[in-house]
Amino acid sequence: MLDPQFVRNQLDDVAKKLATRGLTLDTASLTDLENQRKLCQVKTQELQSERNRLSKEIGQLKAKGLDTAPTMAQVANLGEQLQASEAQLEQIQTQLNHILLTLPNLPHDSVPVGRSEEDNLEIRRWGEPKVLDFTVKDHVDLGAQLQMLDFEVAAKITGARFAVMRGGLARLHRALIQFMLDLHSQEHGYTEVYVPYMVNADSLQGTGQLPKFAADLFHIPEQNFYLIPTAEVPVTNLARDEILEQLPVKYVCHTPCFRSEAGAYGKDTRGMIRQHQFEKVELVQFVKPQDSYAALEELTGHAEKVLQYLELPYRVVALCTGDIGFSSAKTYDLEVWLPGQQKYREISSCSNFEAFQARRMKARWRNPETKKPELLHTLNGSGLAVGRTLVAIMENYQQDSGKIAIPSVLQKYMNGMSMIG
RNA sequence: GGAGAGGUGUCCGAGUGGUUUAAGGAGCACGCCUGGAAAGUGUGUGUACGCCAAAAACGUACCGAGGGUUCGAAUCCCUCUCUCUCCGCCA
Repeated sequence: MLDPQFVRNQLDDVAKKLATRGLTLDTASLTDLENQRKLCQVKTQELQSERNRLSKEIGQLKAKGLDTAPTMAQVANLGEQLQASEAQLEQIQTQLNHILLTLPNLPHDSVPVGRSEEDNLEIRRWGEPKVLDFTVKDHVDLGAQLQMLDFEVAAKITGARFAVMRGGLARLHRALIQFMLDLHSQEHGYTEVYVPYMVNADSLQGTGQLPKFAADLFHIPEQNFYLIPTAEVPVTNLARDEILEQLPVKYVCHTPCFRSEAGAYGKDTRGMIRQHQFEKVELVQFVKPQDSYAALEELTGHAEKVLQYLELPYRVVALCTGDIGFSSAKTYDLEVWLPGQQKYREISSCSNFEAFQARRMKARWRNPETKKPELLHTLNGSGLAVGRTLVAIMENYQQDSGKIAIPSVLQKYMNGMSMIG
């Protein structure tokens, strides 16, 4: 959520910045609503103050054994007015609040201005796509040939956009999770956490998925729980309604992720790129506001390190104003080279949310200089999306025979095996 | 799932309708005392929002959450939630 005071006082600036995201803010009606709010709030508080004063008087009169009837009559008059005024104020505030909750974050000044992913800015590349001297297969054909990756049986058990893995491939998938968790916790200073895979609506509002993006989530109505679309939700909400004394705090967490992919019909229907259920290792940081942009570079580097150890070619892209996510002020995507598609595809997204999520969550830290609780900054990034990493390994490490070589850093997690198939 | 007990500020803890403006204690901050410290002692000590150019002052709200009763609710009623104890079930 944007700072309501900032929106109020710098409305034109806010509108201008939101416009770069392709969003038109109706400043006139917002100003109008804000003026109504101000009038109504002042009036309500005056009436409340008057009621409190008279009620106290009644108490004092009673204590002295005096007649309270005239004062009671006076306050009775107030009652109706006050009730109406309170109701009106609540209605206005609900409207204002809903608008604020559905406004996206303001992009940082360093974010390239643009309309769509076409305008994203490539920052750097690492590694060279390998030239293979045989006909390259994609992961679907490779998996089918190995009899280790099966979409048909998953469709039977559940439906479209699910996968079943067997044998060496299932194990490689698990090895990737182990490797990533070990790397980030042992070399990058993250604390490993285990969290619930179902969350309540407050948590989703805290990180920004609700109220606007309910359609993207799997919902369990009986308990009003939601399956998490990313570990970002439970892990970031660890700081909700808390005052942290020590910053930074860095967490790494492996979870499955569940996404309805509403609106993605017909997109990436082949293979494991876009599934309803996938595994991800997520990095989350809580930092002091002044440190958050340095932390974004650092966190992105941590995610890159995974690809470097796995020797997978990739590039880093700065998302433009039109392509960054709702809650983000700045995002870098890591895109890995997929020989089967002859394309770089997103495998990680690293974002600085500044105080946007913290304000929604009331996540604060105690600033030793002011000794006051202040909003902290939150960041997260995939480190990495496990399913897509598996796809990248299959396609980049494939042999002419259809077997898959195992990257050397993963072999110790695979009982020393060097090849699948 | 059944029965019961609870949730009060940074922490402990009192408070069953009206000077509660949330007692008291601990902690913390700043004084005093001291050669210095401890002890002792005094003062202060939450959050959010509004008003304001801003600050101060002032006002409003906040005792797990949401409703209700009342002129007035931490206190009474209802619903929900979380924690603990016992029983049942269970990986």
